[in-house]
Amino acid sequence: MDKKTTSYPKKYKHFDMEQKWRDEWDNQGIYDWNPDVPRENTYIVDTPPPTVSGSLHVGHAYSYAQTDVIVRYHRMRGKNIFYPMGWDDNGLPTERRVQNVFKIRCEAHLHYDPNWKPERGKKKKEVEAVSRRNFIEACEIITAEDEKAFEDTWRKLGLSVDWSLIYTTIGDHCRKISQLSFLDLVNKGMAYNTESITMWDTDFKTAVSQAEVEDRETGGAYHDLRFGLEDGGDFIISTTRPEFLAACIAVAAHPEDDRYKKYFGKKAVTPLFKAPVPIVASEHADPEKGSGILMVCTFGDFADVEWWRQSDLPIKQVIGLDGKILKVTFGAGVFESLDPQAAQQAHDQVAGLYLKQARKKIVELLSEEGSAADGKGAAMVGEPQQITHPVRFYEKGDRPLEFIPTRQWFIKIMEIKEELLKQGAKIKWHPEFMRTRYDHWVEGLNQEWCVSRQRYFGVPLPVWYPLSANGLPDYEHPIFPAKEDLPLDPLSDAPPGYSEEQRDKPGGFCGDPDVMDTWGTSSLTPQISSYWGLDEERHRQLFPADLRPQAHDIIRTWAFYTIVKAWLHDREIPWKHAAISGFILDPERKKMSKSKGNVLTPEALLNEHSSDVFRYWASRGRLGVDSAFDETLFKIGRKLVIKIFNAGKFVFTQLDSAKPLAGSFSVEHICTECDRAWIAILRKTIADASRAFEDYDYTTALQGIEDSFWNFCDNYLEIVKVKAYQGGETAESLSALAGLNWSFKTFLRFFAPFMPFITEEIWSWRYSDESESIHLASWPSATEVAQVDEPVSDKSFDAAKEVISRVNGFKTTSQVSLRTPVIEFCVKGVEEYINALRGMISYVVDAVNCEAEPVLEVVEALPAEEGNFQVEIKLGKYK
RNA sequence: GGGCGAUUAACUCAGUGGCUAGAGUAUUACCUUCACACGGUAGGAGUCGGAGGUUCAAAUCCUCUAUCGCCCA
Repeated sequence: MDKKTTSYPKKYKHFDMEQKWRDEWDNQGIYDWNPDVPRENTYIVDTPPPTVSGSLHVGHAYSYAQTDVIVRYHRMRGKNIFYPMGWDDNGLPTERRVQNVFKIRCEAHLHYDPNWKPERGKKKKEVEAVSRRNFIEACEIITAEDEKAFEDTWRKLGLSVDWSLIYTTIGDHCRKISQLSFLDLVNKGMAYNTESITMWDTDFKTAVSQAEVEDRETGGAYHDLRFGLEDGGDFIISTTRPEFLAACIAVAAHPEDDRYKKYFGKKAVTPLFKAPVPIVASEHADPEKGSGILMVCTFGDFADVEWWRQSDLPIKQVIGLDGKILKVTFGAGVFESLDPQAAQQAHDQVAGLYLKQARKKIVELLSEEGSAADGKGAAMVGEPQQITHPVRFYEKGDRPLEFIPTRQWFIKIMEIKEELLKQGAKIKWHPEFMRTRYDHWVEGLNQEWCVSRQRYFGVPLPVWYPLSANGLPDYEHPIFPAKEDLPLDPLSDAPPGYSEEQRDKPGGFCGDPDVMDTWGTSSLTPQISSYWGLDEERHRQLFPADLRPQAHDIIRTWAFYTIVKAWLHDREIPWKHAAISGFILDPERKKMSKSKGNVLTPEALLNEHSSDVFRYWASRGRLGVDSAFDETLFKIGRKLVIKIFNAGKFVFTQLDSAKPLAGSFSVEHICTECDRAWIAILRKTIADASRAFEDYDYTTALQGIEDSFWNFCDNYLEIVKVKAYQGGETAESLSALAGLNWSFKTFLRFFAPFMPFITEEIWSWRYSDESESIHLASWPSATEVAQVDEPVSDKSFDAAKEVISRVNGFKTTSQVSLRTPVIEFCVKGVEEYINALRGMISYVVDAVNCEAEPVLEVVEALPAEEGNFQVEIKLGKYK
């Protein structure tokens, strides 16, 4: 590293200086994890792998900077740091981006074309269908580019990660761990496949899980439909989904509802399709809502699913996986009708339509004369009543989710809710109240974890199914690979005991075409780093981790699933601490989002303000607190960095010019009341900042350090300046220089986790002999000044400050320069304060440029408005 | 509708039972002092969202209420 220097740059310029240290740290490998250090001396971070699709958000950089501050503190506390980085590149965000960039779409049945290359800049109309393998290759091209850009940003930010510990969630290692995890859960009886009603996105054509669902207020309308009774008469049902009429399997009213009690046990007849359906009593029916009687369908909403599960009624499936109405035959199977011909004629007009169009058409048909159940008049009563109501969407989707029976793989979580709550309680959450969000999510779970997705760019489920003699898969007897064969793709690898020729042949096998939920991999980030299942010794050394940093919006996903996996695999918590960062909101306190166009990216801020200043800004944000983006904080950070730079130059210049001990100052030289008083203040700063850091409260630590540093610059430095100028020739002067030296070295180390570049730069000017990098130096400790005595009075430093401030105030209101000499100086106060001032008075005399002999006078009491001292001075003339 | 959090100076925020509620920014006046004008010194500025209550004592604890944000249904 740089040799020590005694010539200092005039101005602080961040750009070249920061780049120099980035390169230097890389070359020296100072952030490398040492596998030989035992667990108790190692600090392990389960770093969030950012989703590499597009660009980073300022909130990412904010939160990662906060993590790095915590990590750097622990490194300086002597911990061996395990701080990896990962890229979450598998999953839908990448697929979408690839589709847009290359204008391609994946069709799994196509054959791989080894000569195909993706092209950019194609027009929207030129969308090309490609094979799954070609599609994945295109994904890999994009993610490689994004990952490079992300890494550059992280390096610019100064994250002290060990870049040799990098992983990608689609990479071989992660696929292997994810597939191993899946097999382990199968072995433990916690993963199973079944045909089940699943939430389904008709655009992406995939199942989704509870964690990926969000409710959106959506416009809709109540349609009042006249239903018939088998033995004559009718009643009105209000429904928001008339397009499900053909799927109606029952109508239900509340058991206590007097309007409908008389109908229970009888049969209703649906309009248009003339299907007889039972009228049943159900607690689910809300008498206050609509007409109080509702239709139960296959499946209009979650209540329908619940209701159907508790009944023995049939499924009348009318929606296909693509969101279009299926063709069905009335008068056959479950699709009973009193008038099959009319029903068929009606349904044929909506079959093949998307749900939205189908609704329009059905409403038209229901408005026609003769559509009522009894054939007399129209079924539709009045006009639709417009409403808005919450509708379930896939968080990345644009159309409402449907409940469709499909075969999926599930992980059992409903039966371990109690255990998951207990695990959550073992983890220390920062801030504490974030655990409540986790608890509520666990308590509110209502489905098993559907882990299979009908997508392409993900980790394949390592499963095959035997095919019967007539070519049907036997889902009850899936075939699993041996652990040694992982990772694998069942669509290109053959199962044990079969050959590739038997693929998709009767009596042969077929591969499961699905991939895992992206959380299937992300839930394993601690195990990915610890090589769970592959290297038991390493796993024991690196699991559980110390820290999980993440934002609060993914407590229900990432944190939750990680806790699930750690419990199911190891009966362990995945990490000891969860640090939950807040969001950066725009200046109007609105969440930043692409659709609002108020998203900031970190690159421009880093370039404009420097990485140190950006990190200062991030460090001012407390965990768990959302904060409005405020540019003035950058200004404060910049001011602080420049102050450190200038204070460093000043202190070092004094040390350099000191005789006869130039360059070697020891805390043993600290012997005056003034310096002891100051050291006492720093001892308290060390204790407070360390305590705050131990509690993951880096913001409070920074605040205390910063306040103390400005106190150092504005007061200690000013007070001892004149003694320092004496070049160490007196004991007082030597004490002052030793005090300055240790104090400043302490502040550099204090600031190092927050502002690693400027502190490293200044450290290199003088202290590189002690530690080649400040980031490997030890965190300040009071034991370093154990031999410095306590001051005689704990009030002396503040007493001096107060008297100097009085004199300065007098000079300011007199509108004269602060250098104006004081020619008469008398300070009055009660005994305790005057005594506190005695040891400081020669410093005070220097600081206020007093040319007279000071007079200290003990009095019984002071007027209340005077504070601790009454100061009487006379000013001379400033030349 | 439920949960969690926030509401303190013009702005951004500290302050979880105890001196006269703090800081920075902005603002005002002054000082071109040999580290720093990207500076220094001093000052002005708040009935702590509102209403009740507990207490010798409330920004802080309790109840109700308003507004905002996030999460969930």
